[in-house]
Amino acid sequence: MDSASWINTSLNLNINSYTVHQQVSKKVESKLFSLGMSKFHVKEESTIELEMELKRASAENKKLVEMLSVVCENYNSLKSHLMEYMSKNPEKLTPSSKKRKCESSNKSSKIMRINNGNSQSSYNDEEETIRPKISRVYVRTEASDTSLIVKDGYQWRKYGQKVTRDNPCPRAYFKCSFAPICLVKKKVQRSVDDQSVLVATYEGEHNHPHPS
DNA sequence: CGACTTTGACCGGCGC
DNA sequence: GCGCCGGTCAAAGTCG
Ligand SMILES: [Zn+2]
Repeated sequence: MDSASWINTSLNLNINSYTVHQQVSKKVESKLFSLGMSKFHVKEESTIELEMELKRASAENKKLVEMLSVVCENYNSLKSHLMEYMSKNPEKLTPSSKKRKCESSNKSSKIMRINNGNSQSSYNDEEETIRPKISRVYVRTEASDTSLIVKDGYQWRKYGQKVTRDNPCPRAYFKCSFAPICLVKKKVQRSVDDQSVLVATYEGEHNHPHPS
């Protein structure tokens, strides 16, 4: 019933945070496991309903993941264009908002900034503290592309690669080649549940123009 | 020769 | 204290 509102809520959830998808799916998975254990003892009608629900949820999840990756691609290309444009126009072009908060960078990267997974305004004050501006970017690549490389226009020097606990794919560590003038770092790793999606985590902001 | 990658060593934080 | 785990270093190798 009223599947539209259901779709809307899940959409909002996923747009708020990509990691919600993983957590929710894991929770649903574990719950279905626990329910599945008891299904042989109780009724089988409810299990069929649950399976259908799971099927629907899985299809919805997949669809949302694809939509999200499309949105991320659009965002990435748009951001690249914006960076290029800003590097060609070295003016700071801060219109009038000299007040703190709502600065220019916030507007350009609000969508994909997922650093603090806070749901529903944990604390009234938007803690714009000394956190080093971590942002995540999701890039869809070919499955045959085995090298963890995200072409974002900047030049990087790889300084490490590790296998992590809950992901068979290794994680690559990069520093900006302008180091130590520029201290930006990034980590690249394939997504756990969709290996055609690379997850790049950026830390810091470049203090030099876009070398493209 | 210089810049970059590879890859095991090393280190610090955290939980037991 | 010990071991696990994520992150970094740096020596050796590779490429142009
Ligand atoms: Zn940089």
